[in-house]
Amino acid sequence: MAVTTGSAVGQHTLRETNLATVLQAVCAADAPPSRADLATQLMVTRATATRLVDELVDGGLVDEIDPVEPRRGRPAKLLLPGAGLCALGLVADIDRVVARVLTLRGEVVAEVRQDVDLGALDQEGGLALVRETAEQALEQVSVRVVGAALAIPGVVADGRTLVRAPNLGWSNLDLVDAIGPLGSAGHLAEAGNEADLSALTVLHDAPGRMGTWPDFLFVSGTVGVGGAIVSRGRVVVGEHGGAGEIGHVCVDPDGPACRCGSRGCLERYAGREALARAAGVAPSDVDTIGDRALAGDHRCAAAVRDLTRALSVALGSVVNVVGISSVVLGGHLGRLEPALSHTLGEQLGARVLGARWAPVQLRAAGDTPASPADGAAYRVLENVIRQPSAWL
Amino acid sequence: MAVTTGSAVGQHTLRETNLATVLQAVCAADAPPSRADLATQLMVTRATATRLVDELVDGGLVDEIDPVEPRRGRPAKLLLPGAGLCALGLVADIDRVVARVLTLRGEVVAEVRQDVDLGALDQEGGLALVRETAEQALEQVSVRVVGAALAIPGVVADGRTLVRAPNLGWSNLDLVDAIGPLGSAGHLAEAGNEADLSALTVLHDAPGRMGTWPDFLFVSGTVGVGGAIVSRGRVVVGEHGGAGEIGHVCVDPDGPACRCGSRGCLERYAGREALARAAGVAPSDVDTIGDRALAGDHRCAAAVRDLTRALSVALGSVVNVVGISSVVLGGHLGRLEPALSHTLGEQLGARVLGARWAPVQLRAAGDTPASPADGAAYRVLENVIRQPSAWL
DNA sequence: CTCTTATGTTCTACCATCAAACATAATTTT
DNA sequence: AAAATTATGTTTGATGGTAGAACATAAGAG
Repeated sequence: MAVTTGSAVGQHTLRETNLATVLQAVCAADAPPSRADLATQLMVTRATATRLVDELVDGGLVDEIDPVEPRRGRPAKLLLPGAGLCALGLVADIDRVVARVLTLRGEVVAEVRQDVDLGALDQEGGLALVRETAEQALEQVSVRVVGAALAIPGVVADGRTLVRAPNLGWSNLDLVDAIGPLGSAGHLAEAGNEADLSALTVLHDAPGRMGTWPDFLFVSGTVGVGGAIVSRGRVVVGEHGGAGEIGHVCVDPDGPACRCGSRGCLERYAGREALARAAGVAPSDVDTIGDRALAGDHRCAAAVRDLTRALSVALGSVVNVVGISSVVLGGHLGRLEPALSHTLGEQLGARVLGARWAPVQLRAAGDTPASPADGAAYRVLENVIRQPSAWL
Repeated sequence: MAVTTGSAVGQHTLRETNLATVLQAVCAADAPPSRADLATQLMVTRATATRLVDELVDGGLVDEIDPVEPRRGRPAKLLLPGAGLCALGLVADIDRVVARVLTLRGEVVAEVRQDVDLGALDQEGGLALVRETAEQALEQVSVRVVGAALAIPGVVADGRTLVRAPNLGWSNLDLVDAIGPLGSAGHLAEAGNEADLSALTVLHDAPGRMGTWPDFLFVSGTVGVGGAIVSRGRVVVGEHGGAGEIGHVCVDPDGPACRCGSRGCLERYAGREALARAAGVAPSDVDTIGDRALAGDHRCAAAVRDLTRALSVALGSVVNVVGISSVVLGGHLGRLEPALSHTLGEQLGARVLGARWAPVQLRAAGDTPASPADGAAYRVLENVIRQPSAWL
């Protein structure tokens, strides 16, 4: 299929673009800007800035507040992302269902968490639980809800079709239809991979405000090993939504068989079960392996060594291929980062082609069980920020 | 560094965008369109289409031709990409320097090729040879040259800084400054990695006209193994221009040492020298390994087996990570594709996570020694197509 | 030769931004 | 306390690009 050329644009597209630019600037700003600040930053006249801002304020996408510290000249009315506008983020993972409602400012206005073994429920029961959790969260909200998104530990294509979620036992499911309408949030605006959406919370400090690092690999240790590639501030999803499966990079072609059909996948070394077995601890105690190794537990020390080696082989290849030299560890891998960091950094330095010019940066993500839900909410709010005209 | 928000746009940006859209449509069209065709396709009035087209015709970016087959109604004047506008593409590889000049229609209007051992020359001598080759090609050209680009077997950052080119022995070099102005083409508009630019010739059928596959991995067997990732019609370059180094994906962590400092890189199995040694043939005869294996040469058959396995391990990981399931083989790997295809496809099917849902597609690129030069020219012409207003 | 048909052109209307003068609300100075 | 200063925000008309509709043009069809 040849790529169809987009349409030409008229003046209303111009206004839509500029509305988006203004809202982006308000969301991305470190300090609340005035109309005049926006005018200089965006290189338009104050007249135009006013016009655009007023439209956003009328629509509730931007709030006006009175200035705090006095300055010379007429006091500027400061602008903040609208607090009367929020989005619902959902996670359905093997051990929990979480619903969180975030405003355009990134403030949490509602949260419901259910700790359940979702793998034990059948598909219909699981979906019902997600719906129920979402409705409970929405009942706590009195402001305008612009939409909902769902994070799933599986491959999601086109932002709605769940191709497979091995741990949940779900597959071939149109999530938007399956979940159905959720009260004031309506149908799901999007469904996506858990790690991909979690990565959004690492990428952004708040909705529409990018953090310090626009490029990184996110590797999250959960039951398996999830991952995401973030390049130039965008999550790479690949052709069918399956990008970022760092858990199934081959560490050793003769290694142990993986449920994916291949052998020696990273997940067989860094997944929770595999890691616990190697270290001789219960799966729920994987976070303690680092401390135990330091305390002299030889089996844990060996497990950390093997884990480090497996990570360096897998991450080294990925860094070489995608040319991104920041790695963010999440989940139990993030919590083990202090124990891994030094040796892993050294080994990556040896395996990465450009390490001499661009050393590999290792960081731990401060992610929580609710991160994928926050990421899902971010995704919905991003839609608003990208096209505010649709919400006025 | 926080990502700075872009400027707002005025009406002249509107016109620039629409000029680009029209030129893109003309270049991408299967058959030369009329002004009316463009108007309907781009959803503007015929008045606007005319206005935009006229501007492009005046600037020489679009040519008008008389219709060939008679139809009912006033005959339409057909539009083609301007033939009076061309770009210079250059390659400096270990065994050759090639200069090619392509028009906006993709027609070759000049070519100069020098077969030399560029590795034997020092850096200054090599650069001089590139300049000389370029000037010779430009002398054959009588139409307007919009710029030049250079393909190099190495890592190029920011489109101009050569970080390292191990095979050439060049490093830490601002290529734009080092090459200097090239007659009517001026300074290099861009320098880039050879495989990345070669991939553009696979991606496009002609400048501005996308081929059938917007997503693929390009793996090219040369002295080493180059690669490129093409996602949604764009070559992924990564943080520092080093993306796509598929040659240094780890196939076996205990494999032979690689010059990159790691062990068991794909290049140690699929590079020309390594492959020739494994098969017991001269490096210049690697293309014959497939036939020899079929003819009963056991050493060649074993080499093909090992190569297939190494490729499946490396490509399997990459496909899992970047979520792209089309693989295009180039260089000697492309020429060996008939011998590899069947078994490699099978093994990839086992290693790739989503193979059941999106089977891996294997293809051979019809690339030639001049492909990187064509790709370089494409890159320059792409700039014109993306912002025609700069060339009017 | 006239009718039909589709292309390309001309004209006015609309609207978003620009430019510049104006109004406003504070601090600073007299 | 009143005037000057300063920066913000608003109003006004000008510019310019596209939309819409009528018009002109160049062929084939009858």
